[in-house]
Parts: sequence; structure tokens; C-alpha cells
Amino acid sequence: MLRERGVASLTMQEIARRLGITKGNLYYYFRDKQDLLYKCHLACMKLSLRALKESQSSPKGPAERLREVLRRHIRAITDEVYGAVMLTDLESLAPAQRRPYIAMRDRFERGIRALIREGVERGEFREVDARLAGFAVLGAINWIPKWYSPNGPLSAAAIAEAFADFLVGALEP
Amino acid sequence: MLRERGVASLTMQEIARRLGITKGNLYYYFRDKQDLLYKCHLACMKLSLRALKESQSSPKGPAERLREVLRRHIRAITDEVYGAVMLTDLESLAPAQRRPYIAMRDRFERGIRALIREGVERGEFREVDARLAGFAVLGAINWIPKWYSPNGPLSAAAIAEAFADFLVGALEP
Amino acid sequence: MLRERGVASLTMQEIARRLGITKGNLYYYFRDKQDLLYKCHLACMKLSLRALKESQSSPKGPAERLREVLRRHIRAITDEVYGAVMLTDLESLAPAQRRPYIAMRDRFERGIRALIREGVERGEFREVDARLAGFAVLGAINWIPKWYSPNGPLSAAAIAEAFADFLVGALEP
Amino acid sequence: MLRERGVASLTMQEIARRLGITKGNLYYYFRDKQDLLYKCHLACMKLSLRALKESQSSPKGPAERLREVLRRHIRAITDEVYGAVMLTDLESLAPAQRRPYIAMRDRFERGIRALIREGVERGEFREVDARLAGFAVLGAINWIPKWYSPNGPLSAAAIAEAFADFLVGALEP
DNA sequence: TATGAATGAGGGTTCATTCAT
DNA sequence: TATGAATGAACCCTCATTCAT
Repeated sequence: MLRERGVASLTMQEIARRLGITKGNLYYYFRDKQDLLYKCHLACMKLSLRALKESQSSPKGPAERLREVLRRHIRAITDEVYGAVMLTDLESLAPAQRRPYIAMRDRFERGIRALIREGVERGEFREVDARLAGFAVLGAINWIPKWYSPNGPLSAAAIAEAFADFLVGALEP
Repeated sequence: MLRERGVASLTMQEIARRLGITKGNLYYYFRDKQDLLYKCHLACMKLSLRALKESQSSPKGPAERLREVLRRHIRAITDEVYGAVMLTDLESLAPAQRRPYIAMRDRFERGIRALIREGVERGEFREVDARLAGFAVLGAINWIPKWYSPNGPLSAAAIAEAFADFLVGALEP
Repeated sequence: MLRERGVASLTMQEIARRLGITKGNLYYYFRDKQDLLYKCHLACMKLSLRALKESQSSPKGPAERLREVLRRHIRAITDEVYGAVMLTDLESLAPAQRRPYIAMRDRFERGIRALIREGVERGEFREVDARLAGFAVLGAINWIPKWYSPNGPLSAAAIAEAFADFLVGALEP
Repeated sequence: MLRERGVASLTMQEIARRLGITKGNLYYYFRDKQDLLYKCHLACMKLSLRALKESQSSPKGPAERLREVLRRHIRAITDEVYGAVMLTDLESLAPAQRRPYIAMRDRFERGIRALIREGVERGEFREVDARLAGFAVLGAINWIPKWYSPNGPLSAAAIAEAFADFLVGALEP
């Protein structure tokens, strides 16, 4: 859809242009810019949450499951509007919209922390603080859009593979 | 100086207010907003580069030296304008300014990668791709301003300590 | 039809909604907004003009006839779209439409003035300037929509009665 | 200042032009359009309220005092922005501003009603309902801007004189 | 150095209007 | 007749920037 960085910094004019419609028409589909941003945020976060949910019904161990979730999170971030959204300042959202979005994001982050904690308990991971480790792992990923370029030497899939491996490896003893 | 997030998103009016001067006067010190942003970027990056440089003349091993650099990088990011700057879109800078800044940033990143590579060679770190590992380590750190709050439960110093430990630990075998 | 205040300030969208049809369809019935406004004006003014005309074939004296016309004018203004129309700026109409409407309005105002003049001549009214008195009487009435509320303590009929009495009384010696 | 009808219907662009400044500069003096409208309303209503207040410390009888207040109210309405303001829809004001303005307007209207009531009690006026009579008198006046033209045959002063006389006469027995 | 006032470009939003179906 | 989607002009407002003092 947008495939660019910093959605919020884009002009409605510009967004419309990329969608191949007029600025006026954009307002037929979205009440205002915040509404549009909110819906982007929502749609994106749902991708990662789905990956998380599906991992929870997997028979594999926590390391394997975490690897899979991270892989899909990275793929989402590099493939979709997600990257643009991740880098967008949450201040761009109206408080009424920020709240539900943050709730979803927190749910995702808690899921990641739970996986880490489980791994620690089962001895698959070394003894780390799940909170800090979660922040580190997700930060490393969320930062990807800042340096990733679709035209670069590494494909998105390769990055997803390598990063997930590295990050899970970072947790293992 | 500014000690806030998202410099680029602040109004010149607002920046002036926080500095306790008048908007008109701000233009006595900075030619324009890009100039101001550039100087912030520069000042911040210098802190991290100094930490890197000083590590290079240290007798300690690469793990210890990396830990120290990361600690200071985090401290800079959380204590100073750095965070605001890290999150700022580089597009805000004029091309003529972006180039020298990116050059400095690349120098810092290369330094980090060199430390990692050295650690791998000396056997202090496991066999990782220095480029990807560098991106991961720095991404994890650069993302901190997104969730760090000076009023939160963890002090900046504590975070610096814990994060540096975790990230170096992530590289160790 | 519309039964609301300030037609001109209503959106075509909103007008359509209140009529229970779709915006696009509204344009099947009215060429454009000015056309719609014009037809409202016309329909409303006709009510008052009919009251005037019928009064002219009444055997009663001028005071009684004026009272009746005013009563019906007030009722029109409070019951119907009239109020909305009275408060609407005539600038909203295209010149080609404004002219015929103003002609009707003037016909009505001349009728009122004629009634006043007749009353003065017959000694039923005190010696007043018919032009100014006419402006005063009609102004007092046309202003009603500004403060009248259907949910208020006085019914429209009661106001019509009381106002017509007061205004005719204001002309009597 | 503005000397035109329907302030609210004027563009900020247009208002700025008439004041001889730029649109941007207008926002240096008024936070937004509602703020500007509010301040116009306030300034205008103060004129009429002052006339009312001064009448209260006059030794003359209620008829004479009412005549004077009406005369000044009319003069204000025809001379100043007042007319434009009177015709402006109060919906243009933010609720937070509408309230204090309406409070002032009600104070003025209550003052007029009090004068009428006093006149009735002293026998200077005939037995009328002060509320309705007040609405009629003020409506007649407030409607003036709809037909008054500075270039017309009657000067504003002449209208003020004649209208005040007629309206007070309308109350006398 | 410092200020208050002024400017102009551009962004978000509304709305009358059109058109294919 | 009726609809949903699309358009473009115009409006309110923000903000970096300038300038006289």
C-alpha cells in the first residue's frame, strides 16, 4: 500500500497520489488523517499478533516458536506498511486511538516476554531478565526499517532468517 | 539542551520556549531549522564517537571494550538530546548536512563491527556475521528512546548497565 | 420539508439525510443548492402572500385585517421552513433568483405598509410613518426564529396570537 | 473595523484583506476564527450593555430611559460591526464562548424587560407582557441591519431617532 | 543580542457537484 | 429514480522564516 517510511510525515496529497486517487476522495474512505494512520497501525499490528497466536498452538519448544514469531514479525515489518508504521510517532494518533493500539502492542510484547520466560524456565535460554531481553530483541527488529532497503544486497527473507537466528541464539546459553 | 524526544517534530516556537528565548532570537544562533537539527546530530554523534575512540586505546579485551562503548552510547541516548536525534528522520537534514553526519554514523557503526569481528577472531564471541550482529546490537539500543521514560522504574544508568551486559552476553558463546 | 433553521448553512449531504434520500439523488430534484434554496424561499413567501391577498377581500377594518395577516405570517415563520429561510442570507441566491424573490418580498412589505397607511387614514392607527412602522413590525416578527423554540413554554400559536395583538396594539392610538 | 454583514460568512483571507494585513498575521492576534468572532461579539455587546448601565443611573422616567438605550443600541447596530455580529449565527461560536456571550445578551435583554416592567408599573406604558414586548422591540431593532444601507435615504441617526420614538410610542397607552 | 510583528507556502479538511452504473 | 464513488475548489490553520527596531 504505502511501502514508505514515516507514514505520518506523508502529505494526504501524497498518500492519495500513491494510491492513485484524489486527496478529496481519500476523505471518502477515512474520516481524517488520524483515522487513516490508526487503521494502518491496526492492520499492521494484527499481522504480528496473528503470528504470535499461531505460535501458541504449536507443539514445538519455546526457542523454535520464538524464532518463528520473530521471523514473521520481521517479514511483516519489511514487506508491508508496517515499517512505516513502526517508525511513526504514536503522538500522531488521537488519544482515543492510541489507547487501543497500545493495548495491542502490549499484548504482543507480553507474548514475546512470555516465550522468553518459558524458554528460561525450560533451560533452553540463559538466565535473562525477560523484560529487558524482550525490549532488546524487539528493538533490534523494529529498527530494521531504518537501514533496510528492498534494493539492498540482502533480501527481506534472508534478513528475517538471519536475524531470527541471531536473536534466538543471543538468548541461548 | 533540549532533553526531549523528536526534535524535528518540535516547532521553532516551541524549541525557543524550552530554551527560554524568543523565536526570533533563535535565528541569531541557528541559520534555520535544518542547521539546528544538524548541530544537534553532530553534538550527539560526537559523544558516541569519543566513547569509541577511547575504547580503542584501552588494553582490555574486545568484549570488555564493546561493553563500555555500548554503555556510554546508551547513556548518551537516554541522558541527552541523543534520543530525540536518533529517532529523527534523516530526511529533515539538508543533503549537504546529511552526508557528513552519515559519514560519522558509519564510522561509529564500523567501529562497532570491528569490535565484534575482533571478538569473534579472539574467540571471545561466537561465530556471527559482524554486519548483522552490529545492526541488531545498535538497533536494540537505538530503539530505547521509544520506550524509555525518565520517570520509569529503571534509571538510565541501570538500563545502560543491564542492556550492555545483555548485548555483550548475546555475542558470547 | 426541512423544518430546521439556517437552510443555507446545511450541507447538501445533511439536507439529503433529513429528507431520507441520498445526496446524489438530491441533484435529480434540484439543479444545485441555489436552486433548492430558491424554491424554499419561493414556497415560503407564497404562504405569506396568500395571507395578504385573502385579507384584501375581507370586509373587516384594517386593524383586524393586519392582525390576521401578521398572525398567519408568524405561524408560517414558526411552523415551517419559513424561519430557516428568513434567516438565510440572500447572498446565497444567484442574482437571477434573488430578483424575483425580492420582488415578492417587496410586494408583501408593500401590502403591509398599505394596511398600515389605511389604518392611519381611517383613524384606527396613530399617525406613524408607514415605512418605518412596517419595518419595525416585520422586523419584530422576522426575528422570532432567533429565539423561538418549539420546546419552549409558549406554543407557536400562542406567540402568533400575542405578537399580532401586541403589534397591532402598538399602532393603535 | 469590519462594517459588513455576516462576519462568520467572511473568509479569514477576506477579513485580513479588509484589515490590510495578511491572513497569516491575523492568526498572530486571534487564535482562530471562533476567537475572532467571539471578541467581536464581546466588544459589541459591551456597547449596548454600557448604554443600559448608564441609563440605570439616570433620574428620568422609564420611557425616557428606554428611549435612550434603544437609540444607542440602534446606533451601535448601524454604526459598527455590531450589525454583522447580530446577524451572525451563534453556532459559529464554540460552546465555551457561546455561554458567556449569551449571558451578556441575556443581561441586556433582562435590562430592557425591567425598563418595560417599570414603565408599566408607573403607568407610563400600557399593560403589556414585558417578555413578549421586549422580544418585539429588540427584534425590530436587531433586524435593522437586514434592510439598512449607509447609502440609503435615511441616516443612521435619523433611523435611531425615529425607531426609538416609534417603539417607545408603541408601549405608551 | 533580543524582540514582536509580519509573511507566504503548504497541509488538513469540507463541500458542492458530477458521473458511471 | 437512485446510488456510491470521485473530483476540485476553497477554506482554516500552522509554521519556518524575515525584518524593523
